[in-house]
Amino acid sequence: MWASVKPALLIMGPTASGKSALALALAERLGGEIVNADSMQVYRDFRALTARPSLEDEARAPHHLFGYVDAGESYSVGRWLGEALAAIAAIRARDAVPILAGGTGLYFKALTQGLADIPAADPALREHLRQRYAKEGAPALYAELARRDPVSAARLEPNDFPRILRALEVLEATGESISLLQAHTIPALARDAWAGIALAPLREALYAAIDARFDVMLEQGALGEVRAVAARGLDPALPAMKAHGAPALTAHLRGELALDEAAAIAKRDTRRYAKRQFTWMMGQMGDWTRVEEVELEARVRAACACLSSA
RNA sequence: GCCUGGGUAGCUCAGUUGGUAGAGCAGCGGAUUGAAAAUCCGCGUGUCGCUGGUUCGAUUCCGGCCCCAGGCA
Repeated sequence: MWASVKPALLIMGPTASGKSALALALAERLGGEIVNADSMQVYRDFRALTARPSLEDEARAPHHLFGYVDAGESYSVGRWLGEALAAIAAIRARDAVPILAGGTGLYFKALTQGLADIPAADPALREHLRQRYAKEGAPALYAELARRDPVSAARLEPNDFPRILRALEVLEATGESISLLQAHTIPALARDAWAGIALAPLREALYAAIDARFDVMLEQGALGEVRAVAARGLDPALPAMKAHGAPALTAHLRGELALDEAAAIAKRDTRRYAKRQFTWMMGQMGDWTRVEEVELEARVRAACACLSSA
């Protein structure tokens, strides 16, 4: 009945939708191991702030790619893909079920659709372009891209700095158009090697859960985590510094915001993010199984059904 | 009880010398190929408190009622 390898189970859902709890329940029941697919839970420094699984949860089943990167590092989808594939291979070698859970749609897309084989960013070049952006603004860099790589520029907006930056740095590093290179991608996991479920709770309930969860994060020490990281004086442009709540809580620690004001901003940012995650699931995950049930047992059943029909 | 001010979008408010209304915030829709919890593009979502009257036409003017805030008793 199984193919030669067990299919991996992929669990996507908006933030605070209960992915971790479902992954844990399934890992215990199926003999699975959990692989993180969240761009912020990779960072060591923010356990409470990013709702990473607790030590107790981590003791209940093997967890991979959680909390192992320093906030001073710039993580990337490319690095994640390589490490996730290695983790999946190792889990399969142990005859266990890989369970990938997270909210980062791009990571799942890299896994199931592929990621262009392009060199990683050169830090010096990236820093140079970032400084030009600060000085000249995104449209100036866009104009340069339009001149040197009009095909790629046509697909971007003049204000979309991160993508313009990437297109320019790929042009510098390889001498080729990023859109040309991106045309040649193959899925990292074959279609029959995974089953995907997308958690889609009602939005109103999810927003309430997001608001309530941030208060819990504060109780669990999120402010202390932010204080410790702020004390290091890291570059605010680093990815980890963008964790929801980090900028507002940092402003609060500087005396610029009351705590409840900072919390309101953090909750708002998180709600907006959840909305974008819904959009991603709708637009990018057409062949995933949508699960609207909220109750854990119903989700477990849905996931098992999905896995066995893969 | 009387006086004054106010009831317009989810919130705070602007406005219409009578032709069914617009800002900020919130929100909604979309995109997404190495920073993706990033970034970008797009969209006013409305019984103008209720009810009569005047008028071709009332959210706007007039009357009555209801509610809120302050003041006087």
